[in-house]
Order: sequence, then C-alpha cells, then structure tokens
Amino acid sequence: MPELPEVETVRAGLERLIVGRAIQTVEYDTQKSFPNSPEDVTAFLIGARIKNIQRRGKVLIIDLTTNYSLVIHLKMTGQLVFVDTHAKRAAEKRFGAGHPNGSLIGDLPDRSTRVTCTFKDGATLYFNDQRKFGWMRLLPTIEVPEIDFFKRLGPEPLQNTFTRTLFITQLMRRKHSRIKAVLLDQSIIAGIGNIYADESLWAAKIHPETRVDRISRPKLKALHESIVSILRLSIQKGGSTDRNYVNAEGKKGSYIQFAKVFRKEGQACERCHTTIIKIRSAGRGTHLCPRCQKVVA
DNA sequence: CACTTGACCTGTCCGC
DNA sequence: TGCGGACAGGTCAAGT
Repeated sequence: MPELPEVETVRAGLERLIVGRAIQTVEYDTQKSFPNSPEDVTAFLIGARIKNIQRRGKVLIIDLTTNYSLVIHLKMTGQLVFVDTHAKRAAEKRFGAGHPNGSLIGDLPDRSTRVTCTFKDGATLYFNDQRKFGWMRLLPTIEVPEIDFFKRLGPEPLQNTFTRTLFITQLMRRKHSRIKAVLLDQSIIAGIGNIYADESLWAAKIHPETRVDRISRPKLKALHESIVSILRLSIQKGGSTDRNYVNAEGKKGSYIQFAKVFRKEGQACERCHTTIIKIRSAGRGTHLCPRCQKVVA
C-alpha cells in the first residue's frame, strides 16, 4: 500500500528524525526479515551513523557512514516508525500515559515488529510488517544500483526529466497492453500503485482496460499531467492512509479523503453523478466512473 | 508476447 | 459465537 507518496513521506520524516544518529543495536525476529549474516550486521551496521535517506520508486535507501546502505521495501503493510524514548517519557510524565498524540499505533514493539534498531541516544526505529511481504537488506552503497530491482525500475515520475515525451515513449513499450496494467508496471514508471493508478485514470477520463495504442494524444497528455499533479498533492497531504500506512512518526496521511474513485464504489462520481463501480483489472480491484471513463474499442 | 494465477502472509469482514 | 472463505495488493515466478 505504500506507493510513491507514502514512501516519500516516510523518507522525509526519517531524514528529519534519524540522520546523524548512531546505531547501537539491531534485533530481528528471523533470518527472513534480515537476510544478512550476523557478521555483516556487526561490522557494517552496529556503530554506523545515518548519512542520508533516499527513495527510488517505492524503495527506501538508508545510507550509512560505513559505506553500506540499508535497502527497504515496505510492500503492502510495512511501516518504519521512529520513537524517541526520552521525548515519549517526558510527554507521559507531563500529560499522562495514553495521551492522544495522533499516532495510529500503540506501544512498540508489537506483534508485527520484525526489526528493532536502537540508537546510542536512546531513540528507536521499528520496522513493522503485519503481512511480512516487505524486505530489508544491507549492502555496500556502491552496489545498490546494481541489484535487479533497481536495474529494472523505470523513470521517477516527479523528476523534471519525466517529460510527456518520455512518458509516452515508456508507455509505448507496452502499447498492446491495458493502461491499468502498464501504470502498475514498475519498469515503465516507478512508484505508481493501485490507488494512484485509479485516481490518475479517473482524472484523465480513461477506462483502465483501454489499450495504450488506442488512447488519444490529448488523453495521454492529460494522464501525464494528472499522474504528476496527483502524486505531488498526495505528498503534500502526507500520503494516503487506507489501512496500515503510517509515516515515520506513526501518523496517518490524509490524501485518501481527496480520492475521487478509490474505494468509492457505490458513490456518485463528482463530475457526472454516475455511480462509481469496482471491477477487476490486471488482477486488482479497480475503481472507475463508467460514464466518464469509456472503453475505446 | 500478453495475460492470468499462485505464492508469499495475516487481519478483517461477511455469510452461514 | 464460531468458522470457512474471500479479500486486501507489491512483486516475482510460473503457467496458459
């Protein structure tokens, strides 16, 4: 569920919260959560300081002063939540325990915690992941771009190099496929998931099952513009919290309340008042307005 | 090549 | 109240 805007929100939060801190301990439940050897963890993670935090597509890259990096994919239910133990104790002392602070989650670690990382100053970073689809691995910073995941990844939609021309060139690599499937293909554009695919297609008035080569130029232009503006707006709103997603402080994003079709089946389309429907496309639940978004045969 | 299905998991919700 | 099953959706591998 974390897509580009959610991962970007986590990245910005972590940049503010953990850059410069030194790692003291790292605990993880199973080898699967953290596939590196204990020797590597001790040598390249323990004692390291956080240098900076990058994002590529839906993946976070935490660069360390040891010239190693933690590469993290949150997949659907992953969370990276920072807790400053000292600040939390001070707040509890002043306001009492359980004082409402906007956090979506309770005390950590909890059942979903897979990795706990403590810093020398007492703060903690938790990697929670209810469904355990996410992954995290430590590797030399210089090797990060060489892993299969990054080699396959398409262009970043929020970089200024993502022009309409590049967008159309990328789409045409799968011109016989349905547009929804193509938008979800990370090798075509990095970072779009189910929510933003549906929202962008509604904004551009394109049916999700339209073949790429049947979409008119004006609609392709509109789609390019809606992808960029919707991703930007969502980042501004701190991402979408549909179920699990929280930012680095454990708080929800508010973009979902701006969604026009996602999880709105049965409700009236804001443009034409036709009832929004939900179909299955590219194997995913897909939301659309059947009047605004006509299939081009 | 396009497309679907299954695997990886667990929490939630629905119908019986 | 319990229980089976469907569903949620990011990615990859395998099958049609």
